[in-house]
Amino acid sequence: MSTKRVTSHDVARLAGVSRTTVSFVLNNVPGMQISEDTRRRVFEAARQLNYHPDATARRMAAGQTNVIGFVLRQSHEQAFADHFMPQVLSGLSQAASAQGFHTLFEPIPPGDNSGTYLRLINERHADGIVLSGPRSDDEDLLKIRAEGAKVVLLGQLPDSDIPFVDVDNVGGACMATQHLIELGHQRIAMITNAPLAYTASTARLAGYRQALTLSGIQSDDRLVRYGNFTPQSGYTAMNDLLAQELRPTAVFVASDTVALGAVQAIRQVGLRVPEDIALVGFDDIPLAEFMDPPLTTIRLPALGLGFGGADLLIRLISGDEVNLTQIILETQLVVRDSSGANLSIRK
Amino acid sequence: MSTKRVTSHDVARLAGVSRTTVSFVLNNVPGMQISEDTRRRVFEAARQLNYHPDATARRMAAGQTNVIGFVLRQSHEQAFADHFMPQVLSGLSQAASAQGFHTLFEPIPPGDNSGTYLRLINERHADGIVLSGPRSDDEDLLKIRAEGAKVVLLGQLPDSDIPFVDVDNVGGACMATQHLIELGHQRIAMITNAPLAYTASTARLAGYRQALTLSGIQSDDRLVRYGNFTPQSGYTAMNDLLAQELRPTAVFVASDTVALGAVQAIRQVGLRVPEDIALVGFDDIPLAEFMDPPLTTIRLPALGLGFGGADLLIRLISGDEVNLTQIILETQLVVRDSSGANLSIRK
DNA sequence: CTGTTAGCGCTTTCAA
DNA sequence: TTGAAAGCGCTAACAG
Repeated sequence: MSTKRVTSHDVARLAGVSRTTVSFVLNNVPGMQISEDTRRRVFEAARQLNYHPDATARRMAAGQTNVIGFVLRQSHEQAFADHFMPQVLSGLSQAASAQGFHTLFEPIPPGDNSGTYLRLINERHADGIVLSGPRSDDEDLLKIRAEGAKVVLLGQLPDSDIPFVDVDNVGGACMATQHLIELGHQRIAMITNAPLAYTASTARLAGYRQALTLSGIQSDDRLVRYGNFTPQSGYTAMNDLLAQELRPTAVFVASDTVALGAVQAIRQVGLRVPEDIALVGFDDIPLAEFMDPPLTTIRLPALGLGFGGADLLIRLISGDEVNLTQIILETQLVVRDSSGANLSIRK
Repeated sequence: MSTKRVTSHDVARLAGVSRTTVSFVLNNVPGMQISEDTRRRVFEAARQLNYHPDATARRMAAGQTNVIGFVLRQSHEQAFADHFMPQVLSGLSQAASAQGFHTLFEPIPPGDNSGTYLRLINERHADGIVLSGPRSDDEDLLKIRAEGAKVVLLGQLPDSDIPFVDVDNVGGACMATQHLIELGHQRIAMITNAPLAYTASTARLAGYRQALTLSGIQSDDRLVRYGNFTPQSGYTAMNDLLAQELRPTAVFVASDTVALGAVQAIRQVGLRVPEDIALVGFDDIPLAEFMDPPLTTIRLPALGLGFGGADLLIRLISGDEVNLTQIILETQLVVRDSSGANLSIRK
């Protein structure tokens, strides 16, 4: 602070070599035959002066920032509603730092279409971005792609060749529904996690229908309701379902958070989970395990999503030949009590 | 991508001025009298060429990165266990971007003492850091401070003059306990959020005792148990308390997550919340509202914590005269059903 | 009011 | 095996 910054020049002088040599030694540049003695002197001088190369200058010279941007296009509340995003972020930065990259965290205020994240690329703050919550009406995304920027999406955009990493929503929903079918249920309702404008929502609904079809069960739209991220929406939707003349014996709720409200609604009319109505959730939020009853649900590879996104992006940046740029990660069924699986065993 | 990068030189040429003028115009440097005509020509040229100043070069020349680092010293699981950190991060990046700063997200793998975050400063990746989860045995922290780096802590370090922003844990715990006292309870137990090695834990315990003392209630260590972040720990602790010869009539659990387990334990022995045992939590996690019963708890200014941290740091970086560098933010009592407040009214 | 010029600290080609 | 020198793109002190 008080003293001037130590530069490679200082190190060179102390070691009695040129700055070039310092750079070669400290960066361990391959193909350079430098005498053991020189090498040692350089290291010693650097240590002695407490020298640290200036990242900015290095970027300047290298023409690369070694930074990836993580752009959150969703509202923050929504993004972090389900404990999912922190894990994604964790995986992302893990993968990044493993490859010597840093992570710039860039949430976009909802409704901000002023191209905030374009600047990340245009002004070269980062070498590329991982974009969470892509929307098909995002003009910035098209623009940025057209300019050849490196972008990886977390989640899919229909009919697009943009590289992405996503979770297998269809497969997960199918697995959840099949689990209920295997337990003997025929009249299975579904509550979505969100309105169908969200692709994840559509995909989960598709998985539910797929499972029914595979088992020869007629899917019935009167058994489908739409959630909206919150427990309240689950409560409302479930009440609606319970008012049906022919009540479902099981329900697949495509979000644990929404399921929370659904369970409440079921209880309130004096029915029990899973004895009267079996329930499977989706997401495996940390609290799913501690709900009453503990929730059978679908676990998503959140860490893997972030890790995969960063990894893919960095390979794109590095110019590696990447053969697979659209990746879908498998989900996992976690059986607890709410589906009644343990109940059947007990009998 | 394909074509070479557009530089201020190109803009200057097209506008028929020098690079200096371009810089002055585009940065709107005060005190420069530039003709309206020139100004317009520069803007036009920049627009036409789709010019964007290179952040790296700019940093190089300015000697400042306009980046703050957010360093997470806790384990990720722990950091994000309670929905708190995402909000902090949100507030942080809001404050940062409002002042033209970007946020570098830097989680430290637990047990990593290799000075990973020292490099953030030493190599000038950032102008300063906000450090979450500081520990008194953190040598890197002392070192970095000694070198004059700008650091703001989220949370306190006893007997230190390092700038920090923290939540009023003592006040919050006191408020929670007083709420129970006001409802007529005398025999009030407490379960901490974590072992006492954590300063937040100690502070909350202190607040609990303070409230008792203020009301002339003898505090009794047999009524204090230690949680450990998880519902399980709350379950165990509560069971332990229930086994006492003289059962408490109320319990203050210094973490909503831990409270979840406590409620379970109470239910399991056939008692009701709040009729038999009143309960107040801490943190106001999003699910607190949807627990059964909805949890009375203490809300923390998570967004404000992050915002305040970034704001303070940036003022420190800018060299502003900052008179108050140790900030404590107020908490808020959120009354729901678990404390029995609404119950009393009903009667 | 505008242009010249000298850095910022590093990498890397080319020559010695 | 090592060194000299040319950038990277921008800012800002100083001249004009």
